[in-house]
Amino acid sequence: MERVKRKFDEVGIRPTSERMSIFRYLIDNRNHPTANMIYNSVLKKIPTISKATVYNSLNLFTEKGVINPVMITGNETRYDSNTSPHHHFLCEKCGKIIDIDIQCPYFKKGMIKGNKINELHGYFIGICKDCLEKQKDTE
Amino acid sequence: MERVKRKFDEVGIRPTSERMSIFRYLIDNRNHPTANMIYNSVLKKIPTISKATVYNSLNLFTEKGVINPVMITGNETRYDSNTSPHHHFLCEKCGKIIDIDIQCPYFKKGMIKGNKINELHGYFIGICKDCLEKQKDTE
DNA sequence: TTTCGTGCAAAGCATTTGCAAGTAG
DNA sequence: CTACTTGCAAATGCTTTGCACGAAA
Repeated sequence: MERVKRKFDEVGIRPTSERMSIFRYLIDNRNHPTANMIYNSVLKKIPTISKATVYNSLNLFTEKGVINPVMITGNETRYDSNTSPHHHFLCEKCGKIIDIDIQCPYFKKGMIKGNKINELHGYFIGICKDCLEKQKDTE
Repeated sequence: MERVKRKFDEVGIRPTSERMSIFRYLIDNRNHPTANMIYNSVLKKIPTISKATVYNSLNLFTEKGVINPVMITGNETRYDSNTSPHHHFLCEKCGKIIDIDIQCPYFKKGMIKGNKINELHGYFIGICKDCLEKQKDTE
């Protein structure tokens, strides 16, 4: 918690209990949760919290750069407290999103074909290790 | 138009005038239009067309693999009639999406860390060539 | 005749916003 | 006292769905 407070201080986020709980959840659950998943979990600790606050906080965290939104599935935004550059793998069977810590040499910050690159995103879609195992078992 | 009909035949899409117009627009406008942009344009040729039909058609085209949805901006889905593997560049100034025809060596179909890859997506966000030029002019 | 495609309006769903009340500095 | 934060409900905006009618096989 102290670490969270210090991080909030660094970037200028006032540490309310709602924001602390939301951020804690993001740190403890690195499975790229949705706003709704976060809401449902924090609700257990703060029964009065509203969805608006969850969204406000997530947007604030994103602006301040302490989390990153991940938009892969198309309908729901997922949130990632891992801010170091990495890619993602979405399992089309179980919906899980896995961090892929490779750095593609083409994906370097800089220029590409005359365009200035500020961000780079990469993700794979397929079947994850676990689902492949299960599939193998039933064969 | 014959080419469109033939493509529709190949994959089993019944060539209604609505579908033909929508698909034509996608072929002629390779700037990754939104459903709304397509709707507004086709409306000029077919004043009775409804948005539902546009969405139905786009979903059908996607299922049949003749177009690809592009979800980068987060709010609106954009559609791409270029089905060959490529990446995208989103200009955060003008909102334009540009095709980037590079092939990242890591992004090969196959396996990654035990996970089976079916699809790969990569995109850059930054400032496009044109906006950089304009910026330079005003300096 | 049976299936498919369309248009319309309504519904759905994730997210944002306006507002009033409460809280922190 | 002033600015920020919250919760609630309503609004927004994209997309989907239900339904009835018409067209195609």
